[in-house]
Amino acid sequence: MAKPKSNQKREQIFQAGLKLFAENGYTKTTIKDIAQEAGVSFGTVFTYYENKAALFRTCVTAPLREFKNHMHDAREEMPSMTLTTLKNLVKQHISFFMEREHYLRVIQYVIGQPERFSEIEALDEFADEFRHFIQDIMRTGMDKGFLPKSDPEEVSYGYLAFLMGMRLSFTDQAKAHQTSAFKNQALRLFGIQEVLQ
Amino acid sequence: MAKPKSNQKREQIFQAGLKLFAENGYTKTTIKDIAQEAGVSFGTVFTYYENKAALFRTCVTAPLREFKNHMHDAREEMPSMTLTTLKNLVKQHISFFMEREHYLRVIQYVIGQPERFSEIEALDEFADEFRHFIQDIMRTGMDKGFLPKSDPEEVSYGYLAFLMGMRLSFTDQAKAHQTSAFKNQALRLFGIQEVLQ
Amino acid sequence: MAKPKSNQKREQIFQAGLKLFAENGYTKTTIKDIAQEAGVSFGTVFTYYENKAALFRTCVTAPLREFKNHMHDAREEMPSMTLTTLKNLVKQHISFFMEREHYLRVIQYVIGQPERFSEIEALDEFADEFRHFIQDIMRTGMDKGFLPKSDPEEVSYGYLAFLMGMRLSFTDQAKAHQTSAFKNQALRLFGIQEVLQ
Amino acid sequence: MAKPKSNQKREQIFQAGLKLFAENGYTKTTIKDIAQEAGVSFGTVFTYYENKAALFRTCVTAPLREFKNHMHDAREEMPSMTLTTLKNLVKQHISFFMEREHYLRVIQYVIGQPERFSEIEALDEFADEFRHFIQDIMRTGMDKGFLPKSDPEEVSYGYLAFLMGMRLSFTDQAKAHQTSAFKNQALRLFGIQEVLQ
DNA sequence: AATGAATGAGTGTTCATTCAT
DNA sequence: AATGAATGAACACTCATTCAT
Repeated sequence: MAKPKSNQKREQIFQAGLKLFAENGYTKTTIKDIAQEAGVSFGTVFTYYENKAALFRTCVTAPLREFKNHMHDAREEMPSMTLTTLKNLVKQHISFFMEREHYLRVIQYVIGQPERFSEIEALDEFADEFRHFIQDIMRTGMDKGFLPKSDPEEVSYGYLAFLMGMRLSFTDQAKAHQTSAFKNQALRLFGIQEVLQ
Repeated sequence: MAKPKSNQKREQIFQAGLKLFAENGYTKTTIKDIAQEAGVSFGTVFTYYENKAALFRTCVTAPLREFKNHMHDAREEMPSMTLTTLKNLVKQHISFFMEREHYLRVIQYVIGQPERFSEIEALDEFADEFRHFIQDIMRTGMDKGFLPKSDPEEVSYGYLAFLMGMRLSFTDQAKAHQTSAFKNQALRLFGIQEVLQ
Repeated sequence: MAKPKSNQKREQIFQAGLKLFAENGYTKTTIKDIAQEAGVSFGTVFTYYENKAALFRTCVTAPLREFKNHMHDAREEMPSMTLTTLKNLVKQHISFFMEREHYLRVIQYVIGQPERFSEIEALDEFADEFRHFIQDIMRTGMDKGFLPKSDPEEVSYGYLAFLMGMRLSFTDQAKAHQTSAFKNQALRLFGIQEVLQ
Repeated sequence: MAKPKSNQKREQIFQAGLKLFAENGYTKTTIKDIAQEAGVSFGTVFTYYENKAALFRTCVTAPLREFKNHMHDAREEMPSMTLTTLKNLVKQHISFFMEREHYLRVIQYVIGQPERFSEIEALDEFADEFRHFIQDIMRTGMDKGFLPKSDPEEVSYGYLAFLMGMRLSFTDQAKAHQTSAFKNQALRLFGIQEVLQ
């Protein structure tokens, strides 16, 4: 089954799935719920996605592309990286992880049940790529002298852990915009101490 | 719930529930699975827990007590805290979060679906208590001079985020014992730079 | 409930429910049994009725409408009532109560367990309406002189009791067609003595 | 299993069963409920009654003995029967049927589901005996001249129908004591017209 | 392409019964 | 005699999937 059909409905269903899988997990989310949220009829979901598992797979893997593009772009500009560039990068990461709430939840849902979902493989591969990306940044920063000596692997693990954990360290929406607080902490992981006034 | 019954079976069922809820989530885990894992018959699960939700609630909230005890003990010894004590504390935290894999997964599962599970309240309260605990440590350390000036609230959020995220930053068991790498990163969040040889 | 769906299946399920609830009571009757009796699949029952209780409610209350129509029609012709008309009416009532065996059983089942089934309210209301109907007939008959003086309320209670009890006063089908015997007795409740040859 | 055991507990369980079977039917009534109502422990019910069905059978059949004794006694005094004696008898019957609410409900429950409960046989036999009893009274009364000519079989059917139906002709407890109204109606079935003042 | 009625496997839960204490 | 923990068959109900329209 090719996918000429309406790309708009396809997207509506995707967004509905992302939201509901994030909020209720895989099993609790029903096709009926997704159809309703997407504003399409029950059977239409099956017109665009072969089955529930296929829709879930799409929700988990499709958004990765965007972040991969980000890494690709950032790599190209790495030779001219400065401390300021790094700070901006960290800020971008934090914003990305804080804003894509639905997507991040789905990711963590899958990582939390690795034996259950085969999608874990795509996420593993992505995490690996991201850590290597960070390690390259670390080496660049240490070479250029704007980062203190650290073990790049340690930092890459710690930084990813931190990004993944941010959204789990509080639950009330009120705190959701404290990006700057997290930014200072993230920079410390790179060995950068902000000066307190 | 001071039922006479067999506390051993109660515990078996609890452990089975903890494991399976962690691995498969709430809905995917069936009572039949839990009974099998616990080595009891189907109906026996209902002899010890009113229903599936009650067993889940127990799995989420009961283990909190142990960590609350830890915080209580650590508070009593806070007046005599040194940098070494703090390092040990951090090491304990990392070990705790890395070793209680099943429990941590369940926690993150609930935090990831806060609208769905009312157990989130107990976790919110606990997170609050933990952050205050860290903030008090920060103040003590800054007073005594073995911690650099930082915003205690920022650090407490960052540190909890880091602990919560550790287990989500990799998925292969092989990496699960890199406690020391994480320890260095955690100390950086407190403003402590280890000297690299 | 103006669902499009197939009204034929809806009716099949209704009839199956009426029969089985009558024969086995509410709890003993299973949805599986009803589906089988109706010649539909298990899940289809739930396509037409929200749940077992809703189907039961329909079985108890829907048939009342027909008898209410009967009373409405009879009221319109009450001004021209004669002894012969009354005799015909009584005969109709007896036939109705003797022929709708399934329905009458369900009614009596509910009346026998009034605390258990909320449907009792609709039946209460109906019984009230029926007794008032009989009382109006009594008054008409006494005014016109073809009924002897009696307490209309007493008669209405006695007559309803008699109608309800007919089907309970024997159990073998053989006796089920003795309509005429019951008719004579019913007329006596109105104060009419048939002359024995 | 003989039944030396405690007759008091046996009776408590019997009464509890009678009440709950009457109120909720057979399937809805649980052994646990009965034990609770009887004030004994769960397992004790099985000490006195082999199983649920055996207890139910006892509830249905045991009380018949009392009414059979009544008929036996009344038969002995039949030769000296007068209109006044008959009126008293009718009054007794009405009182009996109105007062033994739990028992009557259970009876009607069984009669309503004759294919389901084998106890129906004992009830059939009893109804037969009762109708013959009434027929003998009719003949005595007609012989002695205090009853008008009627078909004894018709009257016996009608009278039993009336007695069985009384409790089904209203549902509110308020009306439960209108014994006298029913008495007048019952006498009409025997062909006796009370004179209205 | 879009729909939703039909299906039945699979779920949580109840409860009569057994039996060791 | 009295108890209640253990068991698993049986139930109401949900929901992914199919398919005729």
